[in-house]
Amino acid sequence: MAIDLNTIEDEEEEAVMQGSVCLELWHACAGMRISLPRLGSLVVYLPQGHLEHLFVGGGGGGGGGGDALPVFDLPPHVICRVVDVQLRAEAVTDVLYAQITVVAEGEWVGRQIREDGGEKEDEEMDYMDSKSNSSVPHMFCKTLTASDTSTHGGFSVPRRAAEDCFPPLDYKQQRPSQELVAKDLHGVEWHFKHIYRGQPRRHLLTTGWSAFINKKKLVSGDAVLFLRGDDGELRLGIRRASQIKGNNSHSMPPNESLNVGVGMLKSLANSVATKKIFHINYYPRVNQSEFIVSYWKFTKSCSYSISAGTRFKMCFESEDAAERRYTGWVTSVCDFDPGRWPGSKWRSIVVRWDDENCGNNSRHSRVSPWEIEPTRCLSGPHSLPISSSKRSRVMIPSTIADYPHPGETGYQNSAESVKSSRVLQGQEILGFKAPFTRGDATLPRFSETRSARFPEKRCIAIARHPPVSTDAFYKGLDLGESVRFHQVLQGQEMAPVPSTILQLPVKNQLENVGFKTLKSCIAGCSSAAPPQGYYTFMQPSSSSSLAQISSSPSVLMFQHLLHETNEREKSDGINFFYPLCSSGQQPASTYSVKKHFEFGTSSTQPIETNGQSMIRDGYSDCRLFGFPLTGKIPAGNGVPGSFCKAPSLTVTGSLWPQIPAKAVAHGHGCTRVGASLAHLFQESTSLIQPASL
Amino acid sequence: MAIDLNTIEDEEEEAVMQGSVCLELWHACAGMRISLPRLGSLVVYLPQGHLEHLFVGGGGGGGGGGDALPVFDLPPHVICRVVDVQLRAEAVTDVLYAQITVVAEGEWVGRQIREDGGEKEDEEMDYMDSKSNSSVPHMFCKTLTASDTSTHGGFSVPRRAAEDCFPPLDYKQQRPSQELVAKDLHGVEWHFKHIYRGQPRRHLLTTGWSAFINKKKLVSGDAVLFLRGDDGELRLGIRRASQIKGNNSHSMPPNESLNVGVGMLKSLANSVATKKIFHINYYPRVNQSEFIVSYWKFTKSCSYSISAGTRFKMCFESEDAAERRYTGWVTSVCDFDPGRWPGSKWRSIVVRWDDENCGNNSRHSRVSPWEIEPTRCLSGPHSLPISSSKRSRVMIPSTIADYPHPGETGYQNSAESVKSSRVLQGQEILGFKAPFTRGDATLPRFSETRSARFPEKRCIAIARHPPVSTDAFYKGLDLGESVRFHQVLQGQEMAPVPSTILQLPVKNQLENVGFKTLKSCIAGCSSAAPPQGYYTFMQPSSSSSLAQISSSPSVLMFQHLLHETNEREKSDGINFFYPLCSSGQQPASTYSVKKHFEFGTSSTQPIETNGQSMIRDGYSDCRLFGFPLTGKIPAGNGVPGSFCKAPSLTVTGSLWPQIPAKAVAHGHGCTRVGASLAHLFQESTSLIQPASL
DNA sequence: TTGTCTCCCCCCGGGAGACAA
DNA sequence: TTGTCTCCCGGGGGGAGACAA
Repeated sequence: MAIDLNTIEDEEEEAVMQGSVCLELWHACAGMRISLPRLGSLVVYLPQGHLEHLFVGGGGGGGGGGDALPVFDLPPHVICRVVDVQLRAEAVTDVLYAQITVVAEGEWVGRQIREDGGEKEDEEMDYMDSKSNSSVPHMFCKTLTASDTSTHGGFSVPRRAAEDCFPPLDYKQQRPSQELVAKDLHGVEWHFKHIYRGQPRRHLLTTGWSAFINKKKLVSGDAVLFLRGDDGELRLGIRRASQIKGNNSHSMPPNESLNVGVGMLKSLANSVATKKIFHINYYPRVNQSEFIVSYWKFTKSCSYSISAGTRFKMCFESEDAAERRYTGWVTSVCDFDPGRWPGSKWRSIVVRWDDENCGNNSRHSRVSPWEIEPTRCLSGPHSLPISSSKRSRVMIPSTIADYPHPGETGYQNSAESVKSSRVLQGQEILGFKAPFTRGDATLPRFSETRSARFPEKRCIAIARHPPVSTDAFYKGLDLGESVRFHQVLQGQEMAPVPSTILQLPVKNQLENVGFKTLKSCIAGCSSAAPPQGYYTFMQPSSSSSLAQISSSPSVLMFQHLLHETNEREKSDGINFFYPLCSSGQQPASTYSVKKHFEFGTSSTQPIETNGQSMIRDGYSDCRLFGFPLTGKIPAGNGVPGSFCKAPSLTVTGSLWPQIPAKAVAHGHGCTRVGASLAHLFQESTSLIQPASL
Repeated sequence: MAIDLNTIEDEEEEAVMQGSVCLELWHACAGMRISLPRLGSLVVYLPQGHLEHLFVGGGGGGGGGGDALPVFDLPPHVICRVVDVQLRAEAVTDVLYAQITVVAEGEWVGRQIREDGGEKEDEEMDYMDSKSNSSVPHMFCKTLTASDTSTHGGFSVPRRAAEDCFPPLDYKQQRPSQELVAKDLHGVEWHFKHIYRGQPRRHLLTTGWSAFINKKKLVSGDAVLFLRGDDGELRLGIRRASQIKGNNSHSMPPNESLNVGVGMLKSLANSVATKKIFHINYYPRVNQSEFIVSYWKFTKSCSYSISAGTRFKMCFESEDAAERRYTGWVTSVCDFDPGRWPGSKWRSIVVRWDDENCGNNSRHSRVSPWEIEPTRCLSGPHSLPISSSKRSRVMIPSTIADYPHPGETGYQNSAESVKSSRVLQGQEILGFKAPFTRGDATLPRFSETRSARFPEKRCIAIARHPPVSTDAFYKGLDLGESVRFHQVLQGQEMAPVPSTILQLPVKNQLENVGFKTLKSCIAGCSSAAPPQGYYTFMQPSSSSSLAQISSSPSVLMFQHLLHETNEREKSDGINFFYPLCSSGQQPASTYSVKKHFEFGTSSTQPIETNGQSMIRDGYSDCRLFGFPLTGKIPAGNGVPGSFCKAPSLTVTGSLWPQIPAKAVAHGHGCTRVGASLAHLFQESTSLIQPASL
């Protein structure tokens, strides 16, 4: 398996300084790798694989933008600009994907495409103004229980979720009920009877729920997400556990490789010649270990860290699904194919294995930097046993302690004037076995029908609207600057594996917030720690690790997409989505990724947290921007502006009904991310007490 | 829509003489067109479309087999050899497709690939010997009624079908029943309770049937096929009406274009360089009017018939699904793109339309020969109204009379020593409204839930096992030669539209036996008449044209594939499948395609028919090799070797239980093709009387 | 607060003959 | 001969509170 490597050097560095980001197409034997660009420009690299030989007579890098090149006679890389990224959902499976609209760079054509003609800065302002009054969406996500998917009875709605997202019921009635209508990602309406009954009373969806479960083929472990939009309309999304588990029956769309294959290249060539936009459909395969998503900065740092003599380890998945790890050292980093592709910046890493036997059919002397993990820098945590999925809760504080607490890094005390119109962040830490968790013998039967896999650790970041100027974007990443980073949706699920923390230049923080798949997570190759300001959520295990995966990437995609579903036509902005890759090649002891958010435009209230323990007595705990959301509220419970504090975060009120000011992360699969933010900082009518658990 | 045309000239003619057949890749705007090769060599043409620009710096034809060409730097055409064609079924949908194994030509690698090392002629003999004792399969196909797919009750098995295909019941019991186990194309076993009950008694499948219907998502109008294999095992196939109707939810496999796209080209290039085989998955889209399948001879005759000044007509499908026909004349036939593709043999047909309005967006001045129909040669039948689906039965004899009856052509009296190991042929003539047909008002309700479309006329031929040397293949098509054409499965469904009969050189007969889609059939552009030896089957209409489509292509594919399902491992031969395109470009008054069959190896009994009327008194009639299969048997009913005769056909007995010698074509959707052949020529125990209808 | 269980009871659908085409 | 209808009846599942985590 000869895999190549593109070391990105000065030219791309310059491009980045201009706001360009690269899109890599990586056709390796094991699968395709692609990194998604952020909004702005991108560079398309065409490495070995299906696409390599499309460069017939290729060679010189860089130039040749607008002249009448023979189609497909592309230079080794083409600077492109991403002018739109739309989140979409497949009709049959509801599988989410991003449609990326790209135009080959030559001159900045963003204005033509966007057609509104306004001055860029003004547009952003317009967007902000028009959106600043819109509220934080009210939403919740719940992992379906065995009862939820049972044929007997309906869906048990978490109380806070129902009160937040559903129209209020007339509780004076004996059995208050109403009909809910929720649209899914395709605009299909689903009707549910929402009833408040039972002893004790609880919110249930009965009539219609079974049909929904059956039509969507949902099973326990899957998740549903309800979102009340700005217009009061209810929207509905699903996420299948199979998408996460690596069962590709749902997650492997048929046309993926086609879209990123020759079709894209042809379009790219056409775009080079005609300056027309073209589309790339990107399916984030969160579950496939061979699929790695990253930013170019990661590639860069990766290649920087690998040179001749570097020792590394590499994990393989064998047929019996067991993981094997082999070690070796890099003998050289050389041109991939100077004869055939003289202009390429892709490099091959030639290695020698310590174990001669590992050099058999499955492994050769050339590897990908994505596959190997330099071991010089790796220390203790990596030698921990993999089978640490069931940990005592004492592990948790220590894990959490690895996260940078607000104030511990040098970046929190900057005076960012944050003006985020929306901040939605979620993080789950999974796999902890809480004391009250029942044993395996009492597992819900539906959970048992699915094979539990090792919990994944995933990170994802979603940003959208409006098109951010790249300068502003990078400025926003710098400290002490006014941020115009309008919307960030972030979620994280974390398995209790030792973390390899990133240490990267401040300027590149965002790019390094990463996503990595189960394989590398379990192997301890890397870890993505929650950046400051993340909404952290822990979920006690009910012993099946699978059942606890409830929110994070897809949830956030849902949220974003649900919100967008009916607004696509009127929206003139640009959506932006990318799963990120957390680097395992740059282990370090501190986590330095940092985010700035705008959250509305009116009043600003700094919020701080002292980073106190998030787990007490085995119950789940929630954090928003480092602030514990469940358990005792430190101060001013329910009193606006005083009950919590997090550094450098400004939040304004929403136009939505005021609901108690406590973000909720229910311990059994129900997550409310983002939507709770507005409540958190609102005056509370105190329907909700601090958790007595 | 500029479409190009490849005129195939001397070089290809030579190739054909050597046994080469071309595979065309035709990327037009409307869709992809591909002609499947017969076993032997093929030529890959790479016309305009997605693949066009892969020929960067292309040019010279022919050469360059083994040298280190840059991959994808292929010449305009590459001679390849088809070394295997396997029929397969998709796991989810049961959609049938053919996996074609191809190797770039250089030297004949068939032996290497087949690995058995035996001498070719010997292999054929071995195959014949091993298969000659195998019997004709017992099978039936039934279009599901509303009752069959109802939730109340099971599947009503036609009596003859049950007796033919299912193990006999103990009729002495009150309610004779047994459990049937049938394997589908994937080897999955389906269990059914087969019971003989009711007043009057009838065969039913009850328990298990509903599960089958639900799992396969079958609806009324779909068809099921049961086949009792040589080993007594029951096999089971389905064909969805949606596949025929053009509803591509089932019939459009996701990876089709991918397989015929760049992936194939890459494999092809690789094959050129390495002599390795590669696969093409071909999905015969019998339903899509834009998808045309043909042999190169068709292309050739087509291009031969089109020159500047040629008048033609062209049918369009408009948005309202109505067909519009426009006429025009060819102004020139020119090179497609001599600048960019100097070596190409593809040509463009430039036309001028009679109706200026028809030159709007949908039609341009360049057309495909596939789309147009020269009108100079077209006479009477084409001017008949299209809406002739409901004809009185008096039309039928006249239509049949157009077919060459045995003895009417000069080819039947040759002394072929036919040694076919299997002959399975089916033909349906649809759309006749028999006198007893009930009116629309009494249509089954489930039939009404599907929109009836105009009946299709389709022709299909399936040949398999063993690999026939191309020389022998063509010899077999010549008269007076000993035939080694071992197995032919053929079926035809014919709409009662006037036939345009082919007149082609004898040598090219088989290539011209064709398949054409609904569009061209209805338009009267072409017709495939049954060659001598076809099993002809007519089905009285029950007024809904859709409901009558029951067998033909898919049935025969089923039959073939069902038979193969469990024998794939032990089979060392080569399967061969192709839907054929009947030419409309070469109208003529006689039909000269002829087939020779072997049918067992032991005793030979010439069978003849006088081609008498196949329709009497409005009842359906069946023909096998021109011999009427239903109604009164002309002579020696049930007496072996004497009751019928057809020239040049040799049939041996089967090892299967002797069942009455009357092939049955039930009037309401149940068809027995091929399987009845054995019975037809067997001594009968006369459980079954000639139809009294 | 909510997951699971059990109970009730309706209705869907499997399975049968009746009847007619 | 077989497609459809109707009838019977049992099981599955929707919908409810009980109960406990």
